[in-house]
Amino acid sequence: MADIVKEITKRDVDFATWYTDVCKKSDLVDYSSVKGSMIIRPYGYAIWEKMQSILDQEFKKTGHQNLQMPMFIPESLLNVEKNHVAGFAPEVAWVTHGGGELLEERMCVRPTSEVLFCDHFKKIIKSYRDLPLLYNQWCTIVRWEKTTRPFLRSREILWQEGHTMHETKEEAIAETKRMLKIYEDFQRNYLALPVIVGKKTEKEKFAGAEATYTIEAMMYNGYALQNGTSHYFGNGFAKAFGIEFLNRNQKLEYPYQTSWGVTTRMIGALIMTHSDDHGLVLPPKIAPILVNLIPIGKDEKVIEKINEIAKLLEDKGITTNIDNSEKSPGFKFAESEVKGYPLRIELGSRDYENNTVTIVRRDTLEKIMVTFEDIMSKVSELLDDIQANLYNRALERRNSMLYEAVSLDEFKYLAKEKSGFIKINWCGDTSCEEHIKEETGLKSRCITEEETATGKCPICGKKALYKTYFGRQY
RNA sequence: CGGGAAGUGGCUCAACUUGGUAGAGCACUACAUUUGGGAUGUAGGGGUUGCAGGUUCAAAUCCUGUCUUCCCGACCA
Repeated sequence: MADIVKEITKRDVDFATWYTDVCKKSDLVDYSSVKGSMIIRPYGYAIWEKMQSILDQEFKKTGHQNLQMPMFIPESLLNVEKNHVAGFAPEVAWVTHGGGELLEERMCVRPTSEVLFCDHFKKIIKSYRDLPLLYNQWCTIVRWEKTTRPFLRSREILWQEGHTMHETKEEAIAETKRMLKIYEDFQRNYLALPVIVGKKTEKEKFAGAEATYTIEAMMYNGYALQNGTSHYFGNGFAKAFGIEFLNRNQKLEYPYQTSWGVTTRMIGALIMTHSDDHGLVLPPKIAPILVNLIPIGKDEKVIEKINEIAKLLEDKGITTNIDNSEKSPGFKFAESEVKGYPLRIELGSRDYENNTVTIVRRDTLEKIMVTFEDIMSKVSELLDDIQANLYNRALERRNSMLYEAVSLDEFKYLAKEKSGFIKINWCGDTSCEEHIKEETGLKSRCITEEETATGKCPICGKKALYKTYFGRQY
């Protein structure tokens, strides 16, 4: 007897293999012939499109416009801001030839587009009346990563990058935080991810930024995934690129800049947070298909009823799929679980005679008998319940993996024995942060602004200034 | 980039040690019978073994290089 389910490696046996199994078995992704350059298949892309449409609306509601920038950056342009180039140079891909001829100046494929935007901003910003300038683009970028993994770390990255310019520092900082909040709300409310939000340390911030804010998600195995960032640049790039505007006092001034982005990595976070040994589990608010309808047998009345239910659901905006294949019911049930459809509705002759269907929820695999009249209300109720349950389940697990250390010994013990995040009161010195990295392999995730530090830094004993999370990362 | 493992029809593997030019199960196609947790029968189609080079009368098999995947580490979104 064939048993495809067994082909998914058990999550608790080998988490890494389980993850790639789920990615491939649920038809989200496939490898291409280039390392780290993945094929996002229609089902995976549908999830991205859904993320894209929700976020794009949020960006537009907050006044941002989409545009498209070039994908090549001449070397001289990349070199303009020195902190930025130092951060990115080691991981860019270079184009050296065009049409068989060696190029006068080599060009990199954009690893991020700050310099392209700055080069353009220089031409179009003249006065305070041109500000704020609120742009966003949906595109791919290239970073030559050494280790790659579907969705979590690839060389070609599908993402969104917002770039904005402002009259004042305060306004730019407010923009940085506003966009971070949009990401946070999206990830909590739609992706059901109980994320931790905060500021990156000096050591971990984006190359060229004054401050980097981050959304950190915790995966099932306790690893951290940076799932979105928002940067405040001050006017460092503006100075380097000579972007100036005439302010309200008739004086030339450098504008203040931000950038922010999220990637298809969020799909990886969904999998590593919610999915299980049966396959993918998707929160209803992001699932491309909400209800999978499975007719059992070939009874025409059953088929007709299934079509009728699908129509009613679709009319209410609930997306459906009808599995009309010749497969056996058992196969269809398992397939439905691998694909992570939040609900499936089974209907056979026996149900039909009783005026009932069987609804099975993907998160708990619980089977529920429902009469025809109650289908619509029950489906809405269950979808809401699944959404809430996934968030609560993830939150509970995350909380069970949050630790606090007051001494270095305690930190080392926790780092060795437990998986998850470890919180400390930290003095803020990079040397203490590096000390922890060397001793335990854990890096700082973020400084939380929700709590104030107390006591002393467990490394150097100086007064602690920041509550900071550390963890292992993808 | 360092250490380890692996690449053979779509998938999981066999044949490799002891070179003689590829085989099974699943999947796929057709027909029939089936249908409440991964159906059954019959008949088919599909690979020259990741790629390149070398050794040899002869290479999936031996040698070299390279690419890709996975694991561990370093680096980084």
